[in-house]
Amino acid sequence: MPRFVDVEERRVELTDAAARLIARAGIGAATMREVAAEAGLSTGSLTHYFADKRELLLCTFQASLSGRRSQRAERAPDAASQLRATLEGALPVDDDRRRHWMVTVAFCAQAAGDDELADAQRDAYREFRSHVARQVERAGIADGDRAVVVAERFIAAVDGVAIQALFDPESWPAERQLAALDDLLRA
Amino acid sequence: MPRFVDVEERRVELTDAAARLIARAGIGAATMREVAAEAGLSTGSLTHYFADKRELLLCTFQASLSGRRSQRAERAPDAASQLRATLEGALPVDDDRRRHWMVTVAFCAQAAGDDELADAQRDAYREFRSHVARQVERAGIADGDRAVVVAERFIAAVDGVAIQALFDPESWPAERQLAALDDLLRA
Amino acid sequence: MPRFVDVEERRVELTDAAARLIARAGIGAATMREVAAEAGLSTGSLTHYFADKRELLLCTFQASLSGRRSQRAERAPDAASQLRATLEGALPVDDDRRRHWMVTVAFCAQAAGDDELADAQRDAYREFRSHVARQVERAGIADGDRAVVVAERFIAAVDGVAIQALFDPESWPAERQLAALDDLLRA
Amino acid sequence: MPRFVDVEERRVELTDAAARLIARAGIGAATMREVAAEAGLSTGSLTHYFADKRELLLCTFQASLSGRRSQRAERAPDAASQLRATLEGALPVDDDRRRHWMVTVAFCAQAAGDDELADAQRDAYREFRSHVARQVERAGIADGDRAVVVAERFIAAVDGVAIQALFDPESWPAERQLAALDDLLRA
DNA sequence: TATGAATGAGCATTCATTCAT
DNA sequence: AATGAATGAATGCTCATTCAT
Repeated sequence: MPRFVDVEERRVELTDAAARLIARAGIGAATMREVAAEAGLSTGSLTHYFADKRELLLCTFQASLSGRRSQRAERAPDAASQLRATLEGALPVDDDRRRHWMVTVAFCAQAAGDDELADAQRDAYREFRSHVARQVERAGIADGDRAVVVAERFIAAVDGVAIQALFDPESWPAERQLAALDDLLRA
Repeated sequence: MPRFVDVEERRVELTDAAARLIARAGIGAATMREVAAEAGLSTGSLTHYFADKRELLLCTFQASLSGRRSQRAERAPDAASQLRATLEGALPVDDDRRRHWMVTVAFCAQAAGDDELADAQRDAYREFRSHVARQVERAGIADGDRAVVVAERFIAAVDGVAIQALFDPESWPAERQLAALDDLLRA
Repeated sequence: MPRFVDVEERRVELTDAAARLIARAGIGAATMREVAAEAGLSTGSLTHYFADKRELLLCTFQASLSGRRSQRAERAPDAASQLRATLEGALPVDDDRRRHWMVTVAFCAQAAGDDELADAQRDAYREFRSHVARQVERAGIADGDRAVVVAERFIAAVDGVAIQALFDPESWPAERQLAALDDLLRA
Repeated sequence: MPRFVDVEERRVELTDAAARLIARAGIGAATMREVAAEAGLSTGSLTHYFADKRELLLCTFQASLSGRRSQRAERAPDAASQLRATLEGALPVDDDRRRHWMVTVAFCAQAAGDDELADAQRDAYREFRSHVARQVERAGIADGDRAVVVAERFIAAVDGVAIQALFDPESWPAERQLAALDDLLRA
């Protein structure tokens, strides 16, 4: 009877540790040793849960996405509010979303020259786009292909603000980001 | 018998080589050895021109920015066209601009946890924002602080499209990117 | 409620697994994990049967020797035939003997710089030599010390052929090896 | 003007270091670090001269072969003496030949499950066989295909003695090995 | 200025081994 | 007896950097 370990939980602990490290000190600092130490485990244990560093990075990105996704699930009173909440989820207005963005940037940098990672990145974007498009439809803003185009425009605007906010937080306190989002939705 | 070498020209050759490598195979492939080889030089030579790898990366980013900046200089008949040309310069519609974006993404990933790089990134953004704001004013779209806000919105929209185009080029051929830009300016 | 397990049988299963692995993929592939997996057990189980890897290797070698020895036991009509059968046992003419040779070679490589293993190797040779010498005497070929010298010569010739056959099986099909053995015994 | 280094000489120094280590402490002790230390260099330097460990091992084996080969070149008064000298070269009668044999055994163990190494091993054997066959012809012992068969028998006998001598040096002092060789040639 | 040999710290990864269950 | 999670040392290898020429 082996020691009881919740494998999935452990994997989450580890990808969390990796995400924290990436957000705090950059992808260069996210070595296997450092991630293991951050999670309070040994190097060797890491490889019980992830075959290699690439897999760890990919899972860290996908875990970060799942986090973002589960946040969307919060109920909002109406379709318009749900759309707003979804887009707000893409703005680095708190440490959690900020962390997600740092992971995404690190992942994008790694995805250059690595087709599998690039595909993961692209698919995540497309999934998010469908999700936003559906909410655009429900909010009665646009339908069918038009909804997708509107979703793209919304996401582009939000992502653009996010990137500026990420590297110039002084110019972009949370309230300014949210104001920009409201402006966007009003137009 | 000192051989004549144009130091500045050599630095450009080297940062170009680094940019090509980053765009082609990711920042992980941009080792000192590989950059030197790509430029047709020896490893040791690199250190005559750049104190260390961080400096090379910083200079590569700044050289990439300069390239983008010099492209803006192209005359355009009127202020509105100049604005359009400037924003178009931020879209990955050809290999050159695509390369610039890959360098920027790589740089952002490295800037996490490195204050000096983060500052460089932020300053570059601010400089670009002032530039666009000036053109917004000249085009008679808005004035003063309003012009800066409009510039931010334009840049955000364009950057957002750029990021999507970077990792999903199938969905974003050059003409679609330019159409999105035209939509943006029309509104 | 102690589960019934035939310890000796399990050890044989494990050394068999190790031998198969060594023959198939080299000693480098014969890690504890791989041996356990090949035997259909877990890593931890291995240590119930062998204190450490060295012991596993030593036992694998000795089990391989026992196998060779038990084959000698096959009855042969007369002393000369018995001698022939014994020497034939040292030729890699089938998968089984081939496997034994691979294990022996791996063991020899490991025995360099490990006195205990080297002693085991030497003792195995001496034991084989006495055995052959006894059959040389019984076959009336030579007596006493002369029988030992003849045995040595026979073994040397057979081992030399075996090594060539091991790495150049095209040049040494089974029948050629047996023909060489017959030539040897005729002389 | 780079520092002057004789690359070939350095490679020989390194393969010599590897051979010494393998003979002294077994292939397990011949790690990159240990080989570099034995040669008085750093780990990193080793990879200037050998792409990886496999290449180092292959070159060590081939350098060991070349050593054996160059020893054959010693002139001997007549064809029979030359043959004897060649076969004597395959007996571990001194530290040098002993070292060559240890390298060969280590290499054989590694060649299991590595086709390229196995081919190198086979080719080395075939080359040696042709060489001996030529001397058998010159010594007037046999001709054509018969010479090859005789060569094989000679090599097998010598190799067999060598293996016994390697792991039971007490039973096989140099003079006994040479006596066995003389017996072989007399017959 | 240019070279490339040399360095050694640091990396991801593998492995034998231990141990709680 | 059996498991497999956990360990951490060790391995092969890469890399930025230094330096003699």
